[in-house]
Amino acid sequence: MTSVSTVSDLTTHLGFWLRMVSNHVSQAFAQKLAEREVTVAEWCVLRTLYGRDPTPPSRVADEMGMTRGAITKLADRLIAKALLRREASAEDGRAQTLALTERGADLVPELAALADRNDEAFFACLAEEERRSLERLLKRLAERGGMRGVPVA
Amino acid sequence: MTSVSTVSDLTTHLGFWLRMVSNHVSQAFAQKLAEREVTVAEWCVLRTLYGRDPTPPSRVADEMGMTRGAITKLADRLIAKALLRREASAEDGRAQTLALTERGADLVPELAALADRNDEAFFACLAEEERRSLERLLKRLAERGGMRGVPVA
DNA sequence: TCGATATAGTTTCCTAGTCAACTAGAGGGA
DNA sequence: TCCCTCTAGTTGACTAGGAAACTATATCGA
Repeated sequence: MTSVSTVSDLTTHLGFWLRMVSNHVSQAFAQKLAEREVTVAEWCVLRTLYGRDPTPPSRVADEMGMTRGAITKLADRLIAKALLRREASAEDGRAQTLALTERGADLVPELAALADRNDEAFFACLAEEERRSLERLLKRLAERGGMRGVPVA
Repeated sequence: MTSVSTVSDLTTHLGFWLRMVSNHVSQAFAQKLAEREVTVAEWCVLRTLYGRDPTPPSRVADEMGMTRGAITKLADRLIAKALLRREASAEDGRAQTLALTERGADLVPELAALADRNDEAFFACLAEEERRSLERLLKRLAERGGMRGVPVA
């Protein structure tokens, strides 16, 4: 089939390898989080709110790059797990705020340690200089591509 | 809040930047595909079957790292779009095979060109040598991490 | 001050996956 | 030959998120 030659192989794309590695790193982390009954998105919310004053959900949505609807549901789940508190704003009758409960705040350092270990495990096969190089390249790509926010989705 | 200091910032993780860049590259590609009414997963199926003999769905599932159930539904959609054909195996009464229709085969080179352009656009800000370096590092991570298959999910 | 418009959050409907149950055919012993 | 078991694929229940409709409140201008 001669027409095949006009289609480049998937593996020639840097984006292919990027997604391959990124997905594996994230999935491994998701599995570790799952042992604590937490999803990656939930972890991002907890991490976002950690050490902060009560914060409107819309703000969390912006920072996480998710919709408000998604944050509503995420918050519902985290509240059901007693990791989060939702309170009506005193000034604005429309507004709500989200804040960690004590249990939520206690959990964050534990999960952060999981994140540290996960990252360490995957990138251990790179030398210190290679890691710096990879970080530099990725940051440049993020900057030039106008990427911002916590990448969850 | 002193306890904050025990939690490392998300951005210190290479995995964070990896996901950030990977998600943006994939999402930009997804938008381009959407103009042709094709999802990323559908593109992966089409690309997987391009230039191949009729292939059992279980094989496609393995290669794409998705479940059989997902492939059944993906195939249903692609058949509805007349891009794919499903036929019962002659030898094995349980088995099916998937193959591109002519229209499906015609579409693949076009979508592949989109993929080429998407990759080029994102990584244009890196010098040739930097791209090779990034590719080398990602491939090593993929190899050491025992990663295989087309990363869709 | 009251109506028009804008904003915060929630809810509903839709899509796209996984997992597990299920159906149907294949294959292998007693 | 007749089960028993294994395998291929499909289906249904469920999860998670996006888009847009919806509710309630705020704000602005005549």
